[in-house]
Amino acid sequence: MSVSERRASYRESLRQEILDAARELFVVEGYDATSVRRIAVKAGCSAGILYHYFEDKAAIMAQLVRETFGRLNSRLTEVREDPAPPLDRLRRALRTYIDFGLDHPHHYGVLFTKPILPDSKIMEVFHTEGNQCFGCLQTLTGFTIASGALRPELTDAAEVAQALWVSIHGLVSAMTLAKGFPFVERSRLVERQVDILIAGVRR
Amino acid sequence: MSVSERRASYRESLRQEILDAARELFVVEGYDATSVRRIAVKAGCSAGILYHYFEDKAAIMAQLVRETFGRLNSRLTEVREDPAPPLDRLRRALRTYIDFGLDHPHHYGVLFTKPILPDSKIMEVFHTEGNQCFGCLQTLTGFTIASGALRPELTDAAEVAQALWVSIHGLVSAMTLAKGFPFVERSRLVERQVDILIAGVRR
DNA sequence: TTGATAAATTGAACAGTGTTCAATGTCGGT
DNA sequence: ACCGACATTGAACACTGTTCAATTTATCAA
Repeated sequence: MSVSERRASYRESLRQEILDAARELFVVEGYDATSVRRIAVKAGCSAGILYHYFEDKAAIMAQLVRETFGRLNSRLTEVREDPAPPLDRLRRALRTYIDFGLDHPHHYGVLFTKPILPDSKIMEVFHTEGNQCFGCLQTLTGFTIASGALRPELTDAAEVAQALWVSIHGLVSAMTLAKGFPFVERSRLVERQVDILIAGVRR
Repeated sequence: MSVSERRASYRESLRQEILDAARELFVVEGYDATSVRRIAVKAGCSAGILYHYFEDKAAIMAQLVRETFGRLNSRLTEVREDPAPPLDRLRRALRTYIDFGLDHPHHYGVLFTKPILPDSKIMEVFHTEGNQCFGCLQTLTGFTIASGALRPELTDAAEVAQALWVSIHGLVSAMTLAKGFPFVERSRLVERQVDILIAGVRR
């Protein structure tokens, strides 16, 4: 291992420790409740050095969100390319999206539970990974329409995909934001919503 | 007007100015991005005096949430008590909820601009006013189930009402927060979602 | 090994946050 | 005119994200 490689590898390792520390704190305490000083303590360094590896606190979160949404995108892409009836794939895509959002509430939350400022780093992630994810749903909806499995009046894939997406987004948003609300058991609510949505679009 | 009345009225007017300033700032900038000092500047007073009218910053938010739930609740109650077939009332209640949220993004947005933690003041409001609001939807769902208009496997009013509520909440949340997203025309999306949801539950 | 050079890291500082509180201002009632 | 109760202020406290000169550490050439 050359000198510059070792130096680069060391830099990467501290960068990764910062990301790991931040991820754990963000998930447990939430973004706003996590200070950069506590991230630094957990990562074993001073607070100032974070700004040598990341532009600011939001950039740390943006990187975590980017990684996480990349994983969601690959899962949705898998479902989209699966050899199965389009309607079944659409149903599985809805479940996949919901489960992912509920399993990563803080990563999901920064994208949708705050007012998204036009020039923010989060907005940039939204336009890349986020739009890819929605694109999977819309493409899948188009497949299902083409297969003739939906009601004949449902002709606009964008319109139907958006109605489905805002619905499942609402489930993730509500369950992660209103933690004290007496929701019925998670898996039951997820199954029921997907059931209603699919029944609402199918022929 | 007596002296104590005038004094009380003045106190009320400043209290109201604080609430108005806070609501606008909370919705435009978000809860965390709004400082009590800027609320004070907008309300025309010093920051310290906010703590004479409210216990803390969260109490201001809680009061705004309380008012918002009250206004929405009275509209939903009207629909619930209407003499019309339950399924029609349920459909109208969904539209009423969505329209309220989209027509009053400031009032609705304040409900969900901050994670609602189980033991917070805002959660307490959720358990009182908020449950009344959701209770309208759930009661209406119960009426519709009793009328035999829904699919026979839909027997749990709470479960169905929650699936419907998170869906319409998602529409309001997405359209008000993700302003950069290329949504189809509002009325078309609203009608399409309500159409899918009703078609998904009806017999 | 030594010195020079560049990178990594620190700790103090700055402006901002929510919040508290003694001091001050502002009234009506006596 | 004075008192007492209320309204209001502005300074302070401990915290936040962020910056940056100073310092340590690591690398390579001589």
